[in-house]
Amino acid sequence: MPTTATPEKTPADESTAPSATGIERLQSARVASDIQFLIARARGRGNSHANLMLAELDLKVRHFSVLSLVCTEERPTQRELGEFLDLDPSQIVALVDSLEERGAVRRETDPRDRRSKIVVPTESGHDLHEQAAALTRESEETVLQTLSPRERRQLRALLQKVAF
Amino acid sequence: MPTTATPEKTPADESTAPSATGIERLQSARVASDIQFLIARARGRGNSHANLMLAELDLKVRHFSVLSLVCTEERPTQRELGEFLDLDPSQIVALVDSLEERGAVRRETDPRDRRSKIVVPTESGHDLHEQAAALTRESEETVLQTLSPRERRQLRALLQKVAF
DNA sequence: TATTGTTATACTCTATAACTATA
DNA sequence: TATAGTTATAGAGTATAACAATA
Repeated sequence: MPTTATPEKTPADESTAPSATGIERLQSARVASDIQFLIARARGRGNSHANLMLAELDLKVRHFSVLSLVCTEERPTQRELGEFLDLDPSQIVALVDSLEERGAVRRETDPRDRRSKIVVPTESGHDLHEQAAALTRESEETVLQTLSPRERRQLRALLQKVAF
Repeated sequence: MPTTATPEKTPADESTAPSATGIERLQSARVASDIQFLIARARGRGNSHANLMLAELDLKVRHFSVLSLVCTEERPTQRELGEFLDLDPSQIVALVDSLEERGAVRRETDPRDRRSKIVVPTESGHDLHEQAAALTRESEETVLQTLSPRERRQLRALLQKVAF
């Protein structure tokens, strides 16, 4: 998907050619300054880039998210994973299934409430998480390369206020 | 991490109760400070909220985006729409089809390149866009209510750097 | 030959409801 | 009765390839 590599384009005659890249011209649209739109576009680009990076580990971002939550000391239940990730229970089942099949996590019945399943990482799950975390860090670095470290901290702080 | 409106919570007995809402506990996960993750979560929430608002007009955000680009003076072709929205040509076809069926836009063959179709709004298309724009503004207001006006401007500026 | 739009198709993601086992 | 997880299924979103008309 060579969306990038826009080679220098001869400006041509402005009066006859309405061209430009097209991208620049359309910045005047109302939607182009719509924060929701910008968020959607940023997530699309970031998500596909991260998925591309994680493909090396046969993971997708959504699996990584689950793995990352599981690799804390918090011992989350499936319900809690779903709540945090804004995914419904059936989606969590599928994600945990695939992580369990490859031996990265296992389900433990919560002794305090035998309906709940706590998802815990295996040793290789921890390893996998470390590798994946390195890749997503790298991906974030690429996607946010137009931002200074200070701007990234700002962005993170602002998004945290919006996301939760 | 004092994220947002986290109401004072009685810490309870740490040794027996691992509970809390679940959301707060899991903030310690690596993924919770991952900008990509925060963007994804913000877009999920915002997108569904905006879709809910736009349902009143029988529109979705993706249709609104197209309509908004078309309602500029730039007379974009389908290809340009796809480029700007990061959607592939076949998706644009479907979106323009549905907008055309309801009489909001029509296709004009570009006289300079008869392969291209310029998508232009009808009068009722302009009306629809105005109504939809008001709703998305309202939606943005709701979703970003935890941010001050200054923070919103910051967020917009940062996202514009990332999104394009 | 290459590109724009179109159609067809398949695959992923998302949403919903019904079922089970516990509470 | 209500809740956590599971299963099944359908719908929306996304990606790809082949084709017609035009360049």
